[in-house]
Amino acid sequence: MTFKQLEAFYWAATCANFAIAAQRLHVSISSLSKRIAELEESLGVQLFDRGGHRAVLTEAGHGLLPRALELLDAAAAIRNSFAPDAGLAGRCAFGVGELSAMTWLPRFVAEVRARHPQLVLEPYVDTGAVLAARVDDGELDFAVVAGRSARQAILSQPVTQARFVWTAAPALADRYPGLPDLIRAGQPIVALPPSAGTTRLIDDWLLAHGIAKNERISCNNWGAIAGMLVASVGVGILPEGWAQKLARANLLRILDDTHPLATLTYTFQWRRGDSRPLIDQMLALAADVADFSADAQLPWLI
Amino acid sequence: MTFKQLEAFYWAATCANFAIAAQRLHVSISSLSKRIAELEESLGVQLFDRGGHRAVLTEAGHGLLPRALELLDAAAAIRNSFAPDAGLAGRCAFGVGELSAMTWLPRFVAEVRARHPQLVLEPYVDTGAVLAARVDDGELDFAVVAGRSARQAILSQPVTQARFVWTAAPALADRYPGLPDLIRAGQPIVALPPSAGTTRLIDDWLLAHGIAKNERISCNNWGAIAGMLVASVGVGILPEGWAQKLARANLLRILDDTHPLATLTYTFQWRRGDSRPLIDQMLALAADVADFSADAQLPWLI
DNA sequence: CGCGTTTACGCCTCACGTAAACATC
DNA sequence: GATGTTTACGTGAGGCGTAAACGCG
Repeated sequence: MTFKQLEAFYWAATCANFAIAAQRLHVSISSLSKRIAELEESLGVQLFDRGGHRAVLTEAGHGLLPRALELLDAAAAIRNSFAPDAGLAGRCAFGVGELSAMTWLPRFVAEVRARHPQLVLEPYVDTGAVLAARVDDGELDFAVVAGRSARQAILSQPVTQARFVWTAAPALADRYPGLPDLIRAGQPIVALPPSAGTTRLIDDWLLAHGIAKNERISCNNWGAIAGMLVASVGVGILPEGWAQKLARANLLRILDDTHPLATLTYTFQWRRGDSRPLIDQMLALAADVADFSADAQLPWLI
Repeated sequence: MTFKQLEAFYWAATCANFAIAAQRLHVSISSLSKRIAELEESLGVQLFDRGGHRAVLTEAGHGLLPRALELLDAAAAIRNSFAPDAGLAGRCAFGVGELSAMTWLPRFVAEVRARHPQLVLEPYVDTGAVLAARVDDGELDFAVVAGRSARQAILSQPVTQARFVWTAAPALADRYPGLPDLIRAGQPIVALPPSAGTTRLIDDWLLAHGIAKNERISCNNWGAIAGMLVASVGVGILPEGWAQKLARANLLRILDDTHPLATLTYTFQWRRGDSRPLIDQMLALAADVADFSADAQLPWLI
């Protein structure tokens, strides 16, 4: 029984499949498989049931899992105790939404690199639901996502909030007295795909204002959305700070703030049971740095 | 950081020197040294101070020791949990006094072999003080010795008691009215060396009876002592059961039991901090089997 | 047939022991 | 010089990745 074997077992047991676990450990699937087979031989117990299409934990495997984690944590604690300020090391794959990517992500990466030079960061940008799935799979160590996760296996901790406002191009905004009218008149809503956290925000708002059906134009890129709004393709929501800049440039109007959108809470989400110090550190840093407020926003835009 | 490295560190730190630790781990001194060097490199800390003649733990080494033990114990616990009745495995070197070797040791070895077929036993016979030193050094896993150890680093737990009686050849015994007279008359005491537990017993008895100086004949072999007693070389103590057999054969007389010797307690002694399951198991078995009583004694003698 | 896992195999690293060197008492 | 530890070095086992095979949907 070696640490490598326990590590292989732990990640294989908690990731969606061996391939993802192997990727995390920077080894081939073959090596991972062999490490686990060797651990099973060493313990004289079948840890995975290979009967089906995919390897699934046996009862013995479930029993070993928490103890393996304990051991790995203890080993990590020893390592850290002798290199307390050397910082974290290894690979850290994480996910953020595009809005985060355009605002606080660069600061976050700079901050992490400064404190943990040995840590290789792999930011991955996608919508919240996709990121949550990847965290669940074990492909990502964590993600900062709008809203809390519905998944049982994922823990979330709020780190910041974002305020959004309805906007439209001046030409459209001038044509209708109020925002609901604008939408009821058939103006499409330009927004992120349904898997994004902001979509939920829009849905809630529509529900609260009794607007049932509406045309939508989904795009997975905020820059494109802003561009479409400026081009009078439809109405949509933008982060407050960004919208204000565009309004000042007279490219967009901020609509009807008598019916404000709810504030959207962004949470740091990670896998339940992942007690690596990496998670604590990243959570703390993300809480420090994550910020959608006006002065933190998009300094290079416009 | 590997388990092998931690194991090497643990035993090197707790044994008298690297050679003994290497012997325990069945590796060469060279390998042990390299494992420790690699662990030091991996942790980025000097664990041993090689300044002097011998390698001595640094402060960091002292800090690591309990945590390494914790980790190794946890690993062993995992192994045992999946092989609960497979029994212990590996090497077990232990010490007993000669009297134990002649009485309950064969039964003990047979019992251990039956329950733990994978365990290689290495009994070592010597006097109590020598055994205690070897346990302290780490050469022996445990010893069953007369009396408690004075060493701080050794824990002891009583497992059995032995009763001794003064004996002498009939020719000598008939010549003097009482035992003290026999000794005061200049008859030498034939006994084990000062490092044996029975010597303490004799000293206490002499002190209690106000006999200060006396001639002694030391021999590290009970068989030879018994032979010398039979040959009228002097007086001496023998285990009660053995003495009774010899008395029945009219080879010796049991002397003057109005001044009985104190009962001698035998203890299972092991290194403080050695929390291996091996120790628990052996202690329990030794407590079961260790027995100096008459009917358990020396069936092949006389 | 696609997906997920294991097996086969050649490569190469790395851990081992022997023996010599080194350092301290 | 005796004791205790490290270094040098040749050897062998074992862990690695590539690629093919396997087995279930």
